[in-house]
Amino acid sequence: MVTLAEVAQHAGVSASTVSYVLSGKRSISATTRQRVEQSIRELGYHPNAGARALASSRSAIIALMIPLRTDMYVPVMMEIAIAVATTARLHGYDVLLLTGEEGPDAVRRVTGSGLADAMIVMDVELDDERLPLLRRTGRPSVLIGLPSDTTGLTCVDLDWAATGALCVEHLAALGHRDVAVIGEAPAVYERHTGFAERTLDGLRSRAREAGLRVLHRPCEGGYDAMAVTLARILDERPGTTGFVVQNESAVEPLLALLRQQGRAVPEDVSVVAICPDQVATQASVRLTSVAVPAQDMGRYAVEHLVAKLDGRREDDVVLLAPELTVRASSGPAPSAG
Amino acid sequence: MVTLAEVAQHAGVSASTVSYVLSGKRSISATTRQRVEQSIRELGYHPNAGARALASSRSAIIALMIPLRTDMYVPVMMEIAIAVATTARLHGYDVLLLTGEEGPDAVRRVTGSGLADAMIVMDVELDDERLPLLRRTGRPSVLIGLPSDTTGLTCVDLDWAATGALCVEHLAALGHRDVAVIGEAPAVYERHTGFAERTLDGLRSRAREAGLRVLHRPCEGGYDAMAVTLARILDERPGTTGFVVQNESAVEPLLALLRQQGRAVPEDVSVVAICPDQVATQASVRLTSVAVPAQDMGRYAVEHLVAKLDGRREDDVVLLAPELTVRASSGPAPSAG
DNA sequence: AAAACCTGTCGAAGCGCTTCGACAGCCTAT
DNA sequence: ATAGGCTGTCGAAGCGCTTCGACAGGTTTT
Repeated sequence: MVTLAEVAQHAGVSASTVSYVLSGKRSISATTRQRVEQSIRELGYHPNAGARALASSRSAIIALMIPLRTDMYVPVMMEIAIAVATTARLHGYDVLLLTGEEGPDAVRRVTGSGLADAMIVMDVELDDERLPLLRRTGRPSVLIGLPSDTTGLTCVDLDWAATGALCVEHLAALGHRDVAVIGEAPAVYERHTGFAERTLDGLRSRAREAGLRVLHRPCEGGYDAMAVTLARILDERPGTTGFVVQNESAVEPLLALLRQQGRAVPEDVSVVAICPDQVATQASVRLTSVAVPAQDMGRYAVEHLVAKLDGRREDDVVLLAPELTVRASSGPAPSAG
Repeated sequence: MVTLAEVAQHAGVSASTVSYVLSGKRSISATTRQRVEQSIRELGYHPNAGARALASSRSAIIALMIPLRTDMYVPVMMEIAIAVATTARLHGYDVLLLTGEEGPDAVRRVTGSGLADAMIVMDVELDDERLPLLRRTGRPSVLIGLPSDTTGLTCVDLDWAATGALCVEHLAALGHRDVAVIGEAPAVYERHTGFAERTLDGLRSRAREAGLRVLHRPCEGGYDAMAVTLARILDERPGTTGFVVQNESAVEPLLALLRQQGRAVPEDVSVVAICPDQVATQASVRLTSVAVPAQDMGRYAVEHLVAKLDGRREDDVVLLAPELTVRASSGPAPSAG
């Protein structure tokens, strides 16, 4: 391995000069800079990460905690992870992948050891056990998700309550009176994942205002689970004409089942999905949907973190406004003409 | 931050003794060990990662390069990534997430800087430009995927050729004579991704032996793309009764289209999918499928890497044997009774 | 013309850890 | 009893980098 000292010798300057060329923290004459850069190239020099971290006490690494579970929408997670990795590189950071499995210990380990300069946490529960640690770790962090108490924290998330409200509004405007919500898997609610509960709240309170009836049913993904869930819903509320689907893996099964029962979309029933645009446009019916802005969230999280590391920014909570795109799966309620 | 020296002082021993307690590289008396461990706990000590890496020239980090593109099966990628992260932690390693975007530069950067001790590379092309670098980097690496020339490399992959063959065999045994293959997106073939081409080869050569006719069509995911593809296939080979689907996001659309055309599965046509079991069991018809053993591959990659870092293992190429599970989507060809 | 200030470079200290050789004390073999 | 071996501990060197203070030489200010 080539070291700084070797580069310095090769270029006929001192080690500190090479360091300053690399970091740009002191002015260097153009000729010296060029000579050093030339040597770096010729020798194929790469600064040693460990030495850097030790000397500067910054590792240029951002830790990303992703959920281990696969009961939630995987492509969204992946999209966030990739956006985080890409954006981080743009700012000179690498990304360390942590699974939620280790829980609070991972936070302690990573911040305690100086392995990472900062941390992005996904799959946040309303009263997450990692929060107290994050508050006092001294290292910047961003949550993708919104816990109950956000004091001393930075959060980004889609405004799920507004998302739920938006879905209801759309259906209400089309004249639907009875709406069913196909939710995430029961486990997601049991562990009080923020987004699932907030969506429901937003949905219900707007429904109350608009005078709609809402029936919420959690649903595991897949055809069979959806079949059971749908049967129960139609049994309890035969007049249901509007569906809001939050669990992506229930979308296609639902469409198949409705078709099979001779209920036409959007003539007889309307379906609004909460999912990435890619899913909405690739489904067997082009879905009216509210998009989950996974990329935006990942990018924002990194940019906030980098700004905070540079002292350019403070804690805050950002909720992205949802946007509903009307496609072919929603239309006027049958009785409404 | 608490340092080794502070722990040593607190425990009344020298710094090196604390280090040896931590690493276990020299024998330490039980009483001393306990005293040191006590101090570590009381002070909440975490070894500094940078200092460790510098002194030992090992970072305890494994780099994982995942594809940036989303034209390939995302859940499989995610499953591998999670298996890698989980297994790595079991062995005391952390995982650095790299996107394929940076290409060979990422390999140079990460190995040159000593950021990672070893590397796992996914989405390998037959003649991947990262291979020469990996061969001479001096750091262990494992490819998940199989390039054309494996000399000096370690690879794990599903035996895709055998997978293709297995699908054909199954359909042949059921009496099907005309088989269509719904492949991955065209881009996947254009960049000569190993698995896609090998599957096709295996499929075709077994088909030749068994006297089947095979029609291969790449297919972007989604309903519309599938509709176009299916129409073309049935136009060209109206007698097609067997389908092999490699692109997971074409599975459900295909089933929907067949249903819509009044072709019953498995009475009129049989469908064999190459996909994770979860997808196969959650589809609207329980799919006969060959599973992609994502977890096994991730786990194996890490274990091989760790063994190689410990000098316990050499380069080799491991192909996992495919297993076909018969479910409800395949049956005797119609003409065969 | 002296004082004050830049600019560009260097030397040295030190970041927190691992690891090597040394050695004190004790045990075993002769 | 003495040489040789273990065991458990210590001190010091050094990993490759960043960063601080110093300073030489040139430029500007008064």
